[in-house]
Amino acid sequence: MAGRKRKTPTLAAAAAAADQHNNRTVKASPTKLKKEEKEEKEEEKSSRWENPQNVETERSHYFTGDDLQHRLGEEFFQQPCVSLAKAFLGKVLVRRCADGTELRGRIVETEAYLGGEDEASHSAGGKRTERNTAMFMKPGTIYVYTIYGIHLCMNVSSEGDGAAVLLRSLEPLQGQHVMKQQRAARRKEGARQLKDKELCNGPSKLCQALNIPRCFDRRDLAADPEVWLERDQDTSPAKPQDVVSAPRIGIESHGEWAKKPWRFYLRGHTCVSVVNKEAERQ
DNA sequence: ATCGGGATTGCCT
DNA sequence: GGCAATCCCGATG
Repeated sequence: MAGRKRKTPTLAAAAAAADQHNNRTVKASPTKLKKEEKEEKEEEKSSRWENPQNVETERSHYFTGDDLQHRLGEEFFQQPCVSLAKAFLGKVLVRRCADGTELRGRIVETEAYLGGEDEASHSAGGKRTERNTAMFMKPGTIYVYTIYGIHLCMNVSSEGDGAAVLLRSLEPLQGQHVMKQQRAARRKEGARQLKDKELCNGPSKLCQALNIPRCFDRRDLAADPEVWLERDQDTSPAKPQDVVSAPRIGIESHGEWAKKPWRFYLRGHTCVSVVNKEAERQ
């Protein structure tokens, strides 16, 4: 990998300013863009293509210092499935919405699904289908599939043929207001307000909250402009002793493979979907 | 063309 | 803690 662009220290301030701007944008206009505004944006876009100066201006606005410094590149995803599942803990998933709003959540729970022998995996027996193709693509490829005909789950392919990591829970860090809206849209009218910790505490909940659509399937998490992964800026990486390993959830019908301790979560974190006391004693 | 199962969620008791 | 919702996908004929 030839050197990635490094940001200069002065960009940190710009990044903070951009974040501020985004937060205000969220509060002022959380709803979708009106047709007029959309057209305006399109116009902006075309002039940008024709005018190189605008490209630079746009760059400093769109690609904030944060992105350049913290976005995790393809090297990060090049590790075995179980290892990647643990490495994801503490990292921050970022979703850049169409209106520029950025939603952030810290990953606190994952599951590893190996290819080949793992009977609980969609890629069991090395079987490739239209649905699971992303599991066989290069590490860092997003695999989104529909479950129970209703919900979506987001995975990221790892090293190893057909292997991928399921993202199960996030701690909401930024854009909670938007997350709340997007989650509430699918619930009964008049249902109580969700607490922050309930916004992303499940694999399909996080897809709803961050608006991860089915069409993100097969995209590259290391390069996509609308979704990426960052190092956490505020806290140190999870120490191994803070990680609980437990059997994966919802795969009881798969015998021995259901017992493999390939679910990983941050011990004591309130955003974990299901706590396994038995596993925590060990 | 049809059939059975599913890496979940939310409401209800 | 039980269970309905809801329908896509993959396997089979």
